[in-house]
Amino acid sequence: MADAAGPRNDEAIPDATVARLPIYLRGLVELSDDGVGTVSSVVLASLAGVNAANVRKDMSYLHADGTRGVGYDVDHLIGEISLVLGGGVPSPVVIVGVGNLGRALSRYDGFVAGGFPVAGLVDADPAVVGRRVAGNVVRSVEDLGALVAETGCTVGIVATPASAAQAAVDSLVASGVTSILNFAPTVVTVPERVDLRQVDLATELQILGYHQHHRAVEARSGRATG
Amino acid sequence: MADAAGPRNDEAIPDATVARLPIYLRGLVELSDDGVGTVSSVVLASLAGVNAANVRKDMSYLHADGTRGVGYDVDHLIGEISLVLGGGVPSPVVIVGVGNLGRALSRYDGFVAGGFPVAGLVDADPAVVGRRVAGNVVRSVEDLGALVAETGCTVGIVATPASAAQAAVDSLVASGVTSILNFAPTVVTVPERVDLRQVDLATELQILGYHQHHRAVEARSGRATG
DNA sequence: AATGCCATGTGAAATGGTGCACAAGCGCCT
DNA sequence: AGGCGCTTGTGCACCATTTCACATGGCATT
Repeated sequence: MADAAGPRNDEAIPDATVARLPIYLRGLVELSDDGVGTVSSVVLASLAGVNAANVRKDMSYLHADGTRGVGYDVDHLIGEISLVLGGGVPSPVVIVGVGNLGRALSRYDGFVAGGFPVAGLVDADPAVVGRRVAGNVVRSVEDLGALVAETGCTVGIVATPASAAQAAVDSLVASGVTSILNFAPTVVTVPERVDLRQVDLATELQILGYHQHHRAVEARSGRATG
Repeated sequence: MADAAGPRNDEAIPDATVARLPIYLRGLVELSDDGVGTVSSVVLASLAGVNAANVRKDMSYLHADGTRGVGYDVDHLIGEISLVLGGGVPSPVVIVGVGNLGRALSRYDGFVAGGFPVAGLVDADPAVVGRRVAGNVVRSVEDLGALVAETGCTVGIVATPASAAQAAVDSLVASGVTSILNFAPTVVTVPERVDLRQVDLATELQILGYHQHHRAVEARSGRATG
């Protein structure tokens, strides 16, 4: 019953809204650092680069408690969004694959700031195992289960080559990790209970390439049509 | 009129479809390497992790020329998708910001393979300028305009700290770059004619964090409800 | 040449998300 | 105490996307 006094909106927050919450959070923290106490949906919208009505609708899924005529309390919103995005408790992550990308990710400040400290690194290459990277000793991928158990990691980052990605994912799943961020440029599959997100660097450029090419073709045909 | 004999579907390909084309392309290249000549929408769908009807609808925006009862010609599809995604011509890219992430990106094989060779690196830090990274000498951000003009880059990657991102974007735009991929964790604005995509590493983890937390809360309340 | 099998291509319904427009409500100022 | 201006919260319509279901049509086999 004491528990039931908590959030009522745990029911469901649309994916599109969840994807925007971290953006809001960044803007709000900045405002808070500047000593700003309240913010309107219009201002927050411009900070996040979205529509103001969209902000208000997003906030309606949280316990935003905005006051009409005034706006939202910045610190309160920070608290609510932080709570929704992981309960306010830091989640240590383990990175599989210590190549170029893995090393860069292990040193990426934003992870720590976002509540995701790097708790360990593993790699399949014996030449890399044992080396110190960004304050962590690289361990063998065979130790993954032990590492996850020791550190209580529930989030894994895959930064292996594409050919090793599915095996890395399988190892993470077997170790009990329930959220995986995959940077390898390949489609991987996970059990339904595991949450997977894909970040595909080359794909992003190719999408840009489409629009670029499309613009060029259109401009040319526009000229030719005259 | 001779021009009109070309693609008729230049009109518009939905964004959601464009975002899937690189995924299809990867799977198709793999099939081609394995000597597979034709592919059905069902197989391609499983390779890309999407619905088969979705594949067929996507293909209908291209000159897929699938044959009923057989499927699509793999090499033909590769050609069509490559054409749509940038005209088949490689687009050199320039990377702004040679920190951890910038270095990793400059060495990332996938860019070259995807038709986006790194043509140059720039940084604002004089201590970094002049150093050699991944076969490129880092140049000053002040040389950006010249570098873009020399190499004909039309795509820029921003890998600076958040505080320098907007300035980096502005410089790229001023240099004539028309497509920008921003890795800095901040919202940046560009003129309407410039295409911008945002890749936010920490945000991706935070989104995973929501689902993780949500699962935990649900499991707890599920138990409590009993 | 005819028939059966199989996969494409597509109309239409369902879904999810966005943005407008406006009613409701809070605080400040008089 | 009352009224005014400002901002939230939300019903509704629009748009994009996904998915189903099925008609269409080519290929192989007989």
